[in-house]
Amino acid sequence: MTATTATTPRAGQQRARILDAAQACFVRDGFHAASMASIAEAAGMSAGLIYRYFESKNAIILAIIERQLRDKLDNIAKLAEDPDIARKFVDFFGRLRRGDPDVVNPALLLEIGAQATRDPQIGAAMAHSDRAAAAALGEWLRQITRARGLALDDAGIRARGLALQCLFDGLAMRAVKDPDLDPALLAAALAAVLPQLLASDPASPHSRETAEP
Amino acid sequence: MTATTATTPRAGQQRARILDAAQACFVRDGFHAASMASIAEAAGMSAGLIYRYFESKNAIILAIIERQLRDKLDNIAKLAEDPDIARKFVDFFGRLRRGDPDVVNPALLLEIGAQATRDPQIGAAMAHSDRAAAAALGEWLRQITRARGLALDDAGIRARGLALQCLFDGLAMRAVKDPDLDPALLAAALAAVLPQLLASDPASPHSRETAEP
Amino acid sequence: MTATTATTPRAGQQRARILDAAQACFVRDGFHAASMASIAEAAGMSAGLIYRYFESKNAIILAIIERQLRDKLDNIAKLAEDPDIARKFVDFFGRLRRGDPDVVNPALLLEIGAQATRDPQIGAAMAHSDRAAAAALGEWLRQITRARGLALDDAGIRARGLALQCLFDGLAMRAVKDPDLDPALLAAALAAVLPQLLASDPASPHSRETAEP
Amino acid sequence: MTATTATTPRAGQQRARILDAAQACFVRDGFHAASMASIAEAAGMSAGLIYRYFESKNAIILAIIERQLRDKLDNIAKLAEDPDIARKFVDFFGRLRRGDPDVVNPALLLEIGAQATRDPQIGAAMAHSDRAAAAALGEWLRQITRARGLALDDAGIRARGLALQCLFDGLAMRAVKDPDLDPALLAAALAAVLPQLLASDPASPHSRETAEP
DNA sequence: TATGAATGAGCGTTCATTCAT
DNA sequence: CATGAATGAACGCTCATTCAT
Repeated sequence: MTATTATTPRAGQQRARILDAAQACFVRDGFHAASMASIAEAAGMSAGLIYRYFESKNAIILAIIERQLRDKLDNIAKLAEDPDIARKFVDFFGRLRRGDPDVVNPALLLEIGAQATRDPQIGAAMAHSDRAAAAALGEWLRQITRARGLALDDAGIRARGLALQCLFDGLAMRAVKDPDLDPALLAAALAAVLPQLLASDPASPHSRETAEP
Repeated sequence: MTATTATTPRAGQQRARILDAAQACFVRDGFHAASMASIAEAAGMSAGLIYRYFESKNAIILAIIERQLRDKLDNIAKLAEDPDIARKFVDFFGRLRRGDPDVVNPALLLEIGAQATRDPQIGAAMAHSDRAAAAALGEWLRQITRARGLALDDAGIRARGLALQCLFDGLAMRAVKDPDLDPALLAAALAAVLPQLLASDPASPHSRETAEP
Repeated sequence: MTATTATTPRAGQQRARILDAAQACFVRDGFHAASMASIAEAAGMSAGLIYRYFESKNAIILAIIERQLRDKLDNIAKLAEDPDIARKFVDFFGRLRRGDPDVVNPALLLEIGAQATRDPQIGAAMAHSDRAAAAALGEWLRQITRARGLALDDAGIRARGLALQCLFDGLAMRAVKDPDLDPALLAAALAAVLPQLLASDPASPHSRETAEP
Repeated sequence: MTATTATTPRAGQQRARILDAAQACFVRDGFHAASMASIAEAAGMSAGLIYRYFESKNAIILAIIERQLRDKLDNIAKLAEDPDIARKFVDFFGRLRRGDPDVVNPALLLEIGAQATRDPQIGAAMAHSDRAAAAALGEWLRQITRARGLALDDAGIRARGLALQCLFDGLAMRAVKDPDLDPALLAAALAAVLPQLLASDPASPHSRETAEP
């Protein structure tokens, strides 16, 4: 009880140390297969000590999940300040390949998604994060499309936001399936979808093709 | 040893029964949390008997993974026969919500992706499946774009294929995050991306926007 | 679940084996200090196997408690068939000193009493056993006193039953405090209380002494 | 080493504080289940500090046990000054039900008895306390029976003393089994045994009944 | 072929105890 | 004198796997 609410600087540092170690273990082994002993070893402390700072292994998993979802939301928020999202994704792949620990880990994101279908608490956290992401993306889309002289109603914004979210999440899976993806190819792929999504008129002739099989 | 290579009809049936049971357990509990006992119970047999047909739990996981990847590949192959992929995805969501057991399970797909980063064997299987999917998609893209009067070089095909794969995988994550997604909204989102991807000229003015921030 | 309800002969034997081993460990170490490993060793099996027959250590403790309380109740029931309860108690001490495993263990009885104040389930089991014992003792008292020409109302029966129960329970504590108690001394002590309790008129002059300090 | 022998006033107060806290925890949780952390919290100090005043948790248990046995002995000594022991017991039940912390706790007494069969040190302490109690009771019995004109030899004194001890200890178990016992019923039960024990001639006709089944 | 009893290693967790501060 | 961070050895329990029947 006091464990999770301790707020001394020391406690905060220890909690951070544990979370960093846990994240490394979770990335390497998965939530379930990572043992408290391995986390303790990675954190350079005894297993028992972890319980002074976290109630249970599950609490650590949840903290990691919340941190990852928060980081992901931050990334989306930062898109608003920099409209060149294609370059953002290319950069993301580069940092991931270099093993940058601060990057949101795609394997973890996938596992979180899988767990969200089983653990209601995780599911709620993910749903909440997702709604926030959708709102942020929608607001950004409204601004950028208006700036480009495109008038979209709410439904149009939601549809394009959804498409963008699918694209983003799909890139996480891509990072897992092919971490050495050629940056130029990725850039080309993004160039093939993003422009229309951000600017073209959905009422143009092309857009009706799928509706006329 | 010979267990996994037994080829009598009986053995094949048993293996299928076990795999069906295992898949249900894996979807419900995850690879790690599903116990051999629960799989045996779901398969209506004793735990010991499973070892006559599979060397280990890991072998079952691998078989399930291969089956899921094969099913996914089949789905992609079927796209070639029916160009209305948007409707395919809407249908997919509908079947998923109705609990159709034959549909490729998104939660499993995510977990497979996560495991692929840890287990080289799974990683290889996934990479192989992914390359095959890319090839199939590429061939289909080449045909459909040519039919629409669009001449794309190899790089263009690869780029659009990659974009499509991201979109497909992103829909799996979407199914997990929001299984009750409004079909109309999904259709609109797909209508906003697919047409250009399948027909528009990548050299059009719009497509160069992201390259000129 | 099925563990506690398995009813094959084999399962019954195993359960009995575990209970016997557990009882020996509980007598030697106490409920809490006895480890599952020690019980397993005493039962000649692995610790994990115990869980096929009992849901938890607590379930074993409860089973032992219920068995002890049942045995104790049986002992009281047998008193009714043999009015020489003094000799019964002397015999009890003799068997206890000889280490007879079938005798209700006094140390265990004391620990059960202590636990009954903490665990509601144990408390309920003990209260139930105690009420049954009081009823049996009361019925026996009614018969024996009537046979001796003593007419006692309900209150009188209850009072003497209560006194008897205190005496019995006190003998358990005595067995713990002084297991080598001289049988002759015990017999004399019982001879000093039992006769009046079972036959004398409570309205006799002597009986009012404590009421007139 | 010197920890347990420190004799400054401060040290004495601290030790008392720890013992009071420990007793409350032991009553609530039992010797084994009470943790040093909970004792420290109840005592309003850190867990580490306790080790300045007691060598180990076991030393605390032993101190508590000795204190309880000493208190119990005091109670018996006080009987000598007030012959109305029946009222004493009724009072005891009343105080127990009101949660008076100064009363010897019956649950603790039972647990001490159980531990006495396992730990030789506790067994010795209990045996010593028991012998002292028997001696005090014997002396008191000698006086009270003589005052009532009853000449008892040593064997007679010992026998009645033993009977009394059983009765007392049985009341501890009674307090545990039925803490809400009706005071009137208890008084009646005591009235049914005590008078004969304290005054009647053991050679009277009734006393030979159990010897002639 | 099929069972399910049995094992043993490992899991998450607790806690008496120590010690640097 | 006093703290509470830290340890390490247990603990109760689970489960993939084996094997006699």
